[in-house]
Amino acid sequence: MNNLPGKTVERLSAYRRVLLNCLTKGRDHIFSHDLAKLLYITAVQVRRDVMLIGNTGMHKNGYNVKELVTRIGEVLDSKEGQKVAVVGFGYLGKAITGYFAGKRSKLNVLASFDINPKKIGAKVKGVRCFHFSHLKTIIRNKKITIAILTVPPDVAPEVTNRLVEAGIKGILNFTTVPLNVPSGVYLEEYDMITSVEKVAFFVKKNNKAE
Amino acid sequence: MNNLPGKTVERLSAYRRVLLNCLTKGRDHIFSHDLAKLLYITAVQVRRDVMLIGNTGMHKNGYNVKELVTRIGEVLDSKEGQKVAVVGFGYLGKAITGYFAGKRSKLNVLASFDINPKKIGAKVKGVRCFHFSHLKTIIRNKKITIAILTVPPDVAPEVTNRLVEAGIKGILNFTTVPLNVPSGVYLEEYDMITSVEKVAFFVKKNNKAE
DNA sequence: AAGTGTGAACCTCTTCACAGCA
DNA sequence: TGCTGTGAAGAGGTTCACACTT
Repeated sequence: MNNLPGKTVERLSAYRRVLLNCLTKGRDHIFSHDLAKLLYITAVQVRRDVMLIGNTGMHKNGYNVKELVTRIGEVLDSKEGQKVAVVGFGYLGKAITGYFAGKRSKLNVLASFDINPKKIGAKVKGVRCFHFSHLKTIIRNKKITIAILTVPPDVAPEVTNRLVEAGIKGILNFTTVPLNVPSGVYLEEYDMITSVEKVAFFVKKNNKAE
Repeated sequence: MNNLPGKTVERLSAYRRVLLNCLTKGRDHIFSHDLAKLLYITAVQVRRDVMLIGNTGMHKNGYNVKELVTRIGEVLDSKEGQKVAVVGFGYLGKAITGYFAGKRSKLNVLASFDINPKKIGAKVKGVRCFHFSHLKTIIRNKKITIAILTVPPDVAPEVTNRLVEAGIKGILNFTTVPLNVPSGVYLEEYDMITSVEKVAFFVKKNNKAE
């Protein structure tokens, strides 16, 4: 139950949110094709993913929603939860902080960091901004394992090194700079400019095919 | 030169930025393995991508940087450029607007939209925020083809329909809600919560393997 | 009859291994 | 010799087709 494909992990995260939404609506069972429809994917895909986490559906009613949510939680979450820091408190850092606050989940944003004196002490949804100089101490003291990087590109590599030194185990890089981390640290990169250029490319392509 | 793999398109976008950076440093040729190093990928990957766009390197000097940048531009960009709207002018919308402003590129953010009266008329880097009620007219008049969606989840599907009606040809969805669009409209989805949960999963996994 | 579970085929993307060129 | 270009193998991910269950 541990060696899941990355794409399955991504979908499990999405399934869970959709399923939680179903629960609040009082729905207690769901067919693979109905879950698929909510995500605009195929029913086989759903069944394959569910199979990989060892869950099993009932043949007349589909999957028990509560059971499936629990199982996804067992797979995705750590028992004790994990702590997250947002590094760089510009618009993007604030946006992400806002996304996570308030959701009772196993992931908690505990701190954000910036270098701009005007931002120190500021809060978004209860998450406070600290100065970079406290990065290492706070990350160690609060046992933060995950960092979300939204700093300006020129300082990204150096900040990354500091995060690794501080003991961070996973980095989500929103910077437009490719990063390199030692093995043992998980790195996930997302580049918005690339995404928009990708959309532009396929729009152009569709347009030509008209 | 048109039917490129999605992943290659993504990397081309990244290559271009790295190469432009090389140019400003006065570097006029680059080996595949040097470009690879800058992106933390393999040289074969670079050569394969370059091959797919029909460029060819010199055997003693590697690739001509200027030539390669031009070729990537021919592949990725439309001649006339494309116009972009940011829909939803919260922190995320502002962050993205800021990312694009100032870069002289073939992609121009021309407008942003929100429903909050306090935001109407506000600007980020010269991009003005308009009320949703003007969505269709402005998109049509300005010939905007790409929308970046950063609205709250509950209104995302409805806003999407309106964008499609207005003639948008590509949507980049930052909402946490899966969307569905008619064929002919290109949809790219990015879910931050999923990304963070994915990082958390692999951190947990690495930790267990210790 | 209408679902789930899954081997096998298929497609996409990456890497290997090496021919060919300056 | 040290690079590029590329067929072929491999890895990762999705879909087909169908056996199985109630």
